[in-house]
Amino acid sequence: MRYDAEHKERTRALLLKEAARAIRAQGPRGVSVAAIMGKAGLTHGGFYAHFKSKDELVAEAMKAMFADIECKIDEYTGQKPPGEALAGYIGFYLSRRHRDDRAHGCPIPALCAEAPHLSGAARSAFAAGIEAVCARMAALLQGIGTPAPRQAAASLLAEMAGALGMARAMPTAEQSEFLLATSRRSLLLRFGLPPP
Amino acid sequence: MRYDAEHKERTRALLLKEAARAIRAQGPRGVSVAAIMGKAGLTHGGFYAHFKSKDELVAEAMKAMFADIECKIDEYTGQKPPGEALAGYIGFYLSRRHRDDRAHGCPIPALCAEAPHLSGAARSAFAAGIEAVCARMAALLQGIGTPAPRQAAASLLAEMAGALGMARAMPTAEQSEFLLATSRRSLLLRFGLPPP
DNA sequence: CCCATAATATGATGATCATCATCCAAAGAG
DNA sequence: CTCTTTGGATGATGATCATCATATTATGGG
Repeated sequence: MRYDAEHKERTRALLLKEAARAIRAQGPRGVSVAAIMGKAGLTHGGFYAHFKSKDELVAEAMKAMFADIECKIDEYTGQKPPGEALAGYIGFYLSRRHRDDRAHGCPIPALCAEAPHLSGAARSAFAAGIEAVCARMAALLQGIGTPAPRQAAASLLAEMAGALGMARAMPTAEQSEFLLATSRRSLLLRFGLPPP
Repeated sequence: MRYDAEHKERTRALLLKEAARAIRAQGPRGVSVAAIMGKAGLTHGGFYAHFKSKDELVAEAMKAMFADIECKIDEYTGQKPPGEALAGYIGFYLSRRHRDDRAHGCPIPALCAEAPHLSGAARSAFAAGIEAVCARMAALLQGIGTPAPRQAAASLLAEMAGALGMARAMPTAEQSEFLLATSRRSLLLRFGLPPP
């Protein structure tokens, strides 16, 4: 079946999108090559026409998900003044919506624990992604005059990722919501931002 | 082979210990029943004389690792005044030693992301463990007069777990150490504790 | 000294998985 | 209108895994 010129490219992009979703939702070890192909409407055999191995797919998907998230952060914080942007992003990050949507959310809490078991390329992409997100936070913090913005950004990201991860692990809505609300409040206060 | 009366019990305890180690180090999905049995010096078949299923093992191991960690926290913070105890524990939690020893460290950063994929019993044990650790932090915070100690404990634990998880994901020693040092400093400052 | 018992070992079963060799069909080149 | 190219399908292979039925064997009770 010879398709038009960009068909293969489109298929590859679709596979990456599905992989990025599935990997965040179920972890790299919870996702099979066949499952990804199935989600894209294809059968498992064709996979190796697009990727050398599952490891390569995971590494590429890692890049894709961070590219997507970085883009979303920029959109989200784009035109607003830095204080408002930061407060808004913290509010989103620690929201029920973000908690309940692992598949499209920040890869950091979703995949942090898997990092040591990833292939070299995937692990590098993950670390680079953390740095990139951290840099964006640092820029916003610098914009509101926080001293040592790089350090503050690391601390902020650590609490956000930790709180979201734990909130996702809690079985009852109250426990989960408590963790989200607590860190939301704590962070806004800590950085002198207006509570919503 | 008929052994003395407590032999089976001892074997079960050994299996749990090995499972608790391996699960923290490689995640529940990275560990096979046969591997655990092998570490205990047995072969895979006998497993089901001790546990109904792998899920049961994981759930029991989850309880065991939190019991162990809670005990360690109590030992660690036992006789000291609360300020010193808290500062010491933060220092340990965000140390290279803790970072490099997933197998015996806090289960929260090691297993948070796996929680949604765990069986009901294991997930409950995990959540209960988080609550227990959080309660100990709250008690120490209350001891140094922190207002809203429960909230403060949640925020503290979120940043510790998040920072440790990210530090474990960083490929270079500098990046990793930066995250540890930054959160260590930030937390000590935040709670009015003396820097080391 | 023997035998019943209980703790492991052996080996099988069926499932899932990554990977790959081979085949098929349709679209574009001539 | 034919032929070649190529994206994708089919099906196989070998590995790993959880689970379980059955065999083995050392020991303590008799």
